[in-house]
Parts: sequence; structure tokens; C-alpha cells
Amino acid sequence: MPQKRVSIKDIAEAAGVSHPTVSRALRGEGRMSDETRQRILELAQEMGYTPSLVARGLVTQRSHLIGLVITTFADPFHNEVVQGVEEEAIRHGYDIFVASTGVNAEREKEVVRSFQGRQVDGIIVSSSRVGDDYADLLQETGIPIVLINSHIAGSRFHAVHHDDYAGGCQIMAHLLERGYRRIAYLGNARAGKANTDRHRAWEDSLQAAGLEAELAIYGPNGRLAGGVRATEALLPAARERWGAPPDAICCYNDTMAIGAMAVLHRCGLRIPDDVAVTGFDDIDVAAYLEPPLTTFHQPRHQLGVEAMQVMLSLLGQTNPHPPRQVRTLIGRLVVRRSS
Amino acid sequence: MPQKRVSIKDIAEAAGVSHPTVSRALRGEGRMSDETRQRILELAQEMGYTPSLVARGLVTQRSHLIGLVITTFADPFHNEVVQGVEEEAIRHGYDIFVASTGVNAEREKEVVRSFQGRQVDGIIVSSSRVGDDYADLLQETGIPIVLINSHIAGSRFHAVHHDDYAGGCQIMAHLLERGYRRIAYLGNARAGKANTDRHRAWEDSLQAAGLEAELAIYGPNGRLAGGVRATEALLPAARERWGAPPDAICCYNDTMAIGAMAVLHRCGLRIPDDVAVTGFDDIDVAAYLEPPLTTFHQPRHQLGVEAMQVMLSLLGQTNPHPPRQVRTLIGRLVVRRSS
DNA sequence: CTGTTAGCGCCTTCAC
DNA sequence: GTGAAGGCGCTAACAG
Repeated sequence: MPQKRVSIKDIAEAAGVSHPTVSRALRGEGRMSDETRQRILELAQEMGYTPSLVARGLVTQRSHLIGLVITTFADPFHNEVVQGVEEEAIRHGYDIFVASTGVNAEREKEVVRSFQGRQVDGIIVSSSRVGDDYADLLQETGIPIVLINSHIAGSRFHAVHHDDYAGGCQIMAHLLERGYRRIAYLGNARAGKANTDRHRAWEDSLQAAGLEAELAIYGPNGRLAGGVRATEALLPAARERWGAPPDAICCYNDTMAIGAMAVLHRCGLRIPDDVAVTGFDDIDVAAYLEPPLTTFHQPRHQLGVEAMQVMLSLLGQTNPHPPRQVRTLIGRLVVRRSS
Repeated sequence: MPQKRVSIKDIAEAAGVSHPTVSRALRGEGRMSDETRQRILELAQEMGYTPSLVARGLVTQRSHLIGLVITTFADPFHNEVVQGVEEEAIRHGYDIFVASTGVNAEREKEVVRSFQGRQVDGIIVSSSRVGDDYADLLQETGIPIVLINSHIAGSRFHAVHHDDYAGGCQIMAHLLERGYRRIAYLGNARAGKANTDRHRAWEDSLQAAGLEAELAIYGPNGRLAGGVRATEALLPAARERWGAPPDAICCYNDTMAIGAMAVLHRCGLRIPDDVAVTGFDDIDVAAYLEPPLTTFHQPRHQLGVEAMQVMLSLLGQTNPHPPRQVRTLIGRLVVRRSS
């Protein structure tokens, strides 16, 4: 029985009052006799009334919708972030509208248009390499923006991120302390600041230890296959340079590290006896690998929560140009058996 | 510069025509002089016009939005499905509005209300244990519904799913053929039909082989920790019954299998020499584990695509009660080194 | 080919 | 306390 929508008019008629009265009753606004209010509320319940957020949005110009841009749904890092954003949003009466862009600049524009068209109250962008043109596009919408882990073009945006450089340094300090010397970096050619920060941490740490940062190999992406590809390139390169495999591989993230471990296993190299491996992010599966993966834990969920908190504070403001907010979350080194 | 929205009225004024004319020009509808149309289009471009899908939705009663319900964003299975739905949706001019419910019945209702309020044109529900009351709630909205992998209460809904029973049988046939005899089932207490089908496949296959289905242990959920918990319970139970570990563990899904493998490793049991392990789904990481996991590949992405296709066909209909559509996708056994 | 009028469902003044 | 208007931005019907 695809029943027709019931509107406040229908309720008004049934209750013998006018629509505005119903509207007020439903929102608990304006003083009115408890009796009428009660009757209206009951009627609304009975008739199965659901307010049209569309109509409401049209008049109030607020959709109670937050647009969330991610690169892909198929990434364990993003997902936790999304979950965090959603929880915090719901807690405050907002819905989230998630869209993935892939690595497609055209699609990025489409998403922004769609967000604008649907009048989202705010936009959160997660882990994108926000280029300057994209940044301009976002800015032009006049909609509040919060960036997660992507302040590459971000000196002008509100942002929540973790400190990749510090994290990378902790990973490296751990490896050096354990006596590893031929440490290679496995990079992600597709990542922006996150990668350069981690790369730099690797480089600086080696130099500070009086070693040379000799071997950095990049995979085409930060996924499993990217880790495999990069490792397959790394091993011969290391042999050429050192006459041996690296004694440790510092990977851009856990996912690439898993790919790297698979290649090492396949080559008969033991982890960590022959080669140590470290990841980054501490995705769920990291603790369950064989051997369990040493990594740097990122508060992914919290990242989403705080991004939404910043957004809420922005939405509460009347000031169209509130001072820039930047939050940096601190992760922690998690040492497991892979190093 | 949070510029004010420009509306078709603004354009109309600038172009010296009436709004409806602008509306028509923008939608390429109604014949009109190429000149005026051209001028209007240029003006719209210049002024940075973005149509208000909110207003449009209010009058057309179509939002071009598809609501998608999942249980959690943090699940590698769902994510591929979502990605598939999104791609197909975008290809046809729809956006998707994803909401996660967790295992919270209250939240399920909220989501439906939100979807109704935002006037989604259709609802796709993925991998939920759609209970009867929830089913009723969905039905009452009068919005077209498509279920993915959750036709538990689904004799009345359109659905796209894979055949868990057949898949389970293939897994079991493989194990039996390899000579495994003490095969345990590691179940997910929280899953609905997917679990019962796989469980049944395990049971029937053993009996058909003249063996008894003796040991099925359930984890509290289908996640890593669920796999760990169940396996920790399984080993002593097996020892009690057989005086030895099972020689194979047939897991509800890959994620639980990873948890199981971690426990086996920790106990010094070799895979597959001491205990074989099989999963289900073929999530990305399955091929990269040590040892790589034997599993049953599910066309997760395709599942999403086809669900959206069914939805599109429904939206194209005028018939309020189109004949029920059910699509069953076929997966395939992927034998790797864990068995 | 274009303008006028009306209304989607709701909220927000304002009178009463 | 409540009702009567007006309008959010857009499309649909009908004039002209």
C-alpha cells in the first residue's frame, strides 16, 4: 500500500486547526494549549507523518546534511573515518552524504556540484590530494569546509590530521634502535602530503643516524598490489646496491606492507629475521598477520569524530570567516613481531 | 566570498526573460530560439548557477537519490558493494545516500525516517538480517526496495544475492576431496541467512560423505575478534571430541578465517599441514596472507551494480507492483595454499 | 516560442 | 493561542 505522503495540511485538517499550528506543535515551538499540542502529536503519529526535510530545507536553507568526500569506499583507512564522522553527525541531528571521487578530477567537480545542489550545510574532505584548483572550487561554494589529512593546499582550510612526520620518525627510531641499517622506504606514488611526510621522516632519521637514505621505491598506489609491485622492484635494486636485501622495509601504510610481506614470503625471506617490515595506520588486520605487523597507530575513528566537531562549531557560528581551526591528533607506535 | 545562491530568477532578470524560460533552456526542453538559449546558458555559466536539487525535488517529487543501508562502513565486504552501487547510480544520474545502522534496531528506524524525509527514490538494503518488523517498516514507506544478500524476510522483496549454499558446498567438496575429515564449522552468530546457508552446506556435505557434522562453533560476530574467539573455543572442544585439533576449519567468512589463522599460528599449528582453513568472500587481503587463503569468491562489486540495475528498472516502471525480481550471482571457488 | 499562474511542503512574519 | 498571507527555487500547466 504505497500510501501518499501525509503533510502538515492533512494533519491540520484532521485536527481542525491550521497548518502553521501543526508546524509549531511538531517543533515544540510557540506556546499553545497542551491539549491541542497533544492531539496534534497523536494524530501525526497515527497518520504516519514524516516531515519533508526537502521542503523544510528549501525554506530554512539548512539541510542538516554534511557532505563527505572520500577517494574510495574500498579502503580500510577511510572507512573508520567515515564511521567516526557519521556517529558524531547523528549525535547532533545531522546526516552524512558520502561520495567517492576515485582519482578523477572530473568527478571531484561533479561531487561538489551535487553537494551544492543538495545544499549540504558543510563539506568534509578526507585524505585527498586537494589540488589548488579543487581547493578553489571548494572555496567558491561558500560552504564551510573541513579537511582530514590533506592540508596540502590547506593553509586556508580548517583541518584535522595526524602528524605523519612524527609518526614516521617513531617508526624509524624503533628500527634503528633494533639495529637495522639497510632500511628501504616503500612509497605510494599516489599519496600527497602523507607520503612526503613519511618519506621525509625516513630520510631525516637515517641521516641523523649517520646513514644514507639510499633506497626509496614507489608503488603505483597505496594498495596491496602497489606494495607487491614496489617490493618486486625493491629487491633487485637492493641487491644491486648492497649485494643483499634490505634488512628492513618501512612502508607507506599497512596495506602496502601486507603486499610487501607476501612478496618476501614468496621469495623465502623470513620476517623479521631476514627482513623487518613496518606499516602505518594500524588497520584492523595488522595485528592478525603472520607475523603481526609493527605499525604506527592512527586514531582513524577519532579523526572523523573531531572533523565533525570542527564542522559543528563552524555551523554554530554566525561569523562567516571564523578563525582557522587545526587539530593534530597523536598516534602511537605499535611494536609487533614483524620488526 | 560566500556568495549568495544564484537562482533561475536572477538569470531570468539578467537575460531579460522569465524564469520558466530559463528553466526550460537549462533543461534543453521545449523549442526556443537557439540564440536565447545560448545566451541563457552562457549567463548561467558566468553567474555560477547551480540548480537547487532541493527545490527541484520538492516539485517533481523525485530526488534522484537512492538510500543505501549497510550495517557498518568498517567491513571490506560492504565497501565493494557500495562502490558498485555508487558507480552504477552515477552512471544514470543518481546519487547515493549511505547510512549505517550497526546492529541497532532503533537506528534502523531512524534511517528509514531520514530516507523518507529526504525523499529518496529507492532504498537498497545490504547484508542485513532484515527482521519482519523492519521489513514491514520498509514496506510501509511505499518506496521501491531492493535487498542485497538478505532475503531472510525477503520473499516479498526484489533481491540480488549470491548462492551461499552452493558456495559452501563447493568449499566442502574441495576439502573432502583433499582428504580432510574432521572439518569444523566456524559460524557467525550475528549473521542471518548467509550463515545458516553456509552452515547447512557444511552439514549436508559431511553427511553426504558419510561423516558426522560434529563441531560447529560460533563467534560473537563475523569480524577478526569473532574468529579468534570462536577458534579459541574450538580447539579444546575438538580435543575433547577427537583427541586432536580439527584437520580443517571451514569459516563463515575471510575475516573470521584470518582471526582463526592467527590463533592457529599462535598455537604452533601449521596451515595447512596440521589444520586447513577456508574462508568465504575473497576479500582483497585473502590472496596476500601467509598462507594465502582458500575461499569462495563473491562478486561483491557486481552485487552492488546489479542491485542498482534492478532499482533503475523499478524506477522506470509506472506499475506500482511490478513482478518481483530476484537475481542470483554465481561466485567461484578459489583454491590457495591454506587447504 | 515565450510569459503567466499555480503549487510542491514547509516555515516565518504578522495580524487577530 | 491561533489563523492568514507570503515565499524558499523550481517545474508544470496553460495562455498568448
